[in-house]
Amino acid sequence: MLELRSLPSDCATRRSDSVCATCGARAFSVCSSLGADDLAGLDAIAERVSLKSGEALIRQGEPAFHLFNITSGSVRVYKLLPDGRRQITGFLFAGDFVGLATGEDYAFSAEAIEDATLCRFKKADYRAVIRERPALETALLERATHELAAAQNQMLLLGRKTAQERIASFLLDLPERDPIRPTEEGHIRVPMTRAEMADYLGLTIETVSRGLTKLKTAGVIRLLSLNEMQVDRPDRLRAIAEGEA
Amino acid sequence: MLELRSLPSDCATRRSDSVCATCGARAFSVCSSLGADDLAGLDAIAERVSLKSGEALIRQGEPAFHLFNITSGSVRVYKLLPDGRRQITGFLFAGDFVGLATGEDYAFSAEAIEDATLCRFKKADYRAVIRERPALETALLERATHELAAAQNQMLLLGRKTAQERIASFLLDLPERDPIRPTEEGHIRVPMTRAEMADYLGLTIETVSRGLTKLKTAGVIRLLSLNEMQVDRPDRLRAIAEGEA
DNA sequence: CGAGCAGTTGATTTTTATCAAGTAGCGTGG
DNA sequence: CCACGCTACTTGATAAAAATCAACTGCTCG
Repeated sequence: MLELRSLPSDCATRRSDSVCATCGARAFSVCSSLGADDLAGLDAIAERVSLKSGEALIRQGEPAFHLFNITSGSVRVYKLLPDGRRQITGFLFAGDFVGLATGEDYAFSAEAIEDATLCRFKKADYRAVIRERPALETALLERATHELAAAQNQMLLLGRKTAQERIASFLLDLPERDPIRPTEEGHIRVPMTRAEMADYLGLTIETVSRGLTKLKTAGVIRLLSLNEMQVDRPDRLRAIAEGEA
Repeated sequence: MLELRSLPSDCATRRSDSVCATCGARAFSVCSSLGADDLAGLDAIAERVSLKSGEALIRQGEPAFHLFNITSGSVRVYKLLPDGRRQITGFLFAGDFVGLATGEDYAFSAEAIEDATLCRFKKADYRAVIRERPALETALLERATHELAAAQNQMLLLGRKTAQERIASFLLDLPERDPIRPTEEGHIRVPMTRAEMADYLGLTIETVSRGLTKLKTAGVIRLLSLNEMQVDRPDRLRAIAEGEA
């Protein structure tokens, strides 16, 4: 199943369900005039892939033959320095694309952080589909600019926010991105480890842990389990994220 | 003049000169099958704008009516936190586009850091041109993914590199981005202030200054003037940037 | 010639990383 | 079913890096 998750609110959400030719599940089209026919074009060339937690779909430095669409699970995208320092540049969820970047070789790695399923396309095939369905490219450009905006937010976070502000920002953004929404208001699913949070926020594990404890002590959040949190004071969390406290 | 600067080496560089209908200067098409006709389509709807150093072309929070193409000079793109902390997310030069991001309002600000000229398009006009010339969209998507890759590099820099590594990385990247190339090998034009470098690298002015002094003392660079540097040991600079020293 | 700004340099403080012990939860095997 | 050991996480003490505060330099422009 090819899935195109609807983007956040800033575009008029016009959803229309479509069925994936490869795996039969539903896919969503978004505001960007992308219909079932367009998605079907991609589905026709898609190969289905299953990954266990920890398995890689893209390895930095290898030739960039494929383009992926995540259909379930979560993926971490990261870059490494020669000495092993890691920066996770993003977490991806069902509906997200990976591997669009131009260039001969992948400039990053991507791995499942929990069991995941994907649709895989050969870039050459994808380009052929694009030629016949320009609406797809419009949708991809929209997604790319959206990601670019998210990247700018992350640069602000990494360059200018304190540890506490980074952690608060993360807890606010995470549920917005993750399409698996727990039923209760303020309930957050955290599919990544503290180490992954740290490598995403430019901090150490210890600092992340201390920051969460501090939020807990302040009564802003509760740690239900390692992978589940409850935000009791979203207002306070927002204030902390923006440096107003 | 509409200008489309050729992208770095990872795509086959197929340049073909074209003339801008608005201002008569040359524009370059790039690898992405974008020809003079396609550019002319955009040029037909372009308005020409001149900015003095420090003037804004985009203000965070204002309605996003326009799309810009820089034809000369340099521009800083930045985001602010409520208390005034600033993160410069990129420096743009002749040939770069600004304002592509979707959304009702601009999520960032952009200002000239030296006198600049731009082509300005109404987004609605731009979308009309796109419909007739899908090749343009392909080029823009290529650019967007390219910028996304650059953004990921910057996240690695901000999240995981030391001050010294950030400064070295900056000095290596800057001349690659700036289309105004000094004739001498290793000569760098630095059109931004130390404060701007600091806000781009997630550091303070003082740390940037100390870092440059350290590189100078180590014989890696020479400070010819405040806005000009000479790299004497590019190998050492590269090693420092990657954390191998 | 002097004011003002950008940059450099130095002393000190703050933040976060690092080093070092724990603790909790979970799966495995007895 | 429980003990064991592993891993992930938390907490505490100390160190390191960069920020902050402060003084000074040199340049540019009235």
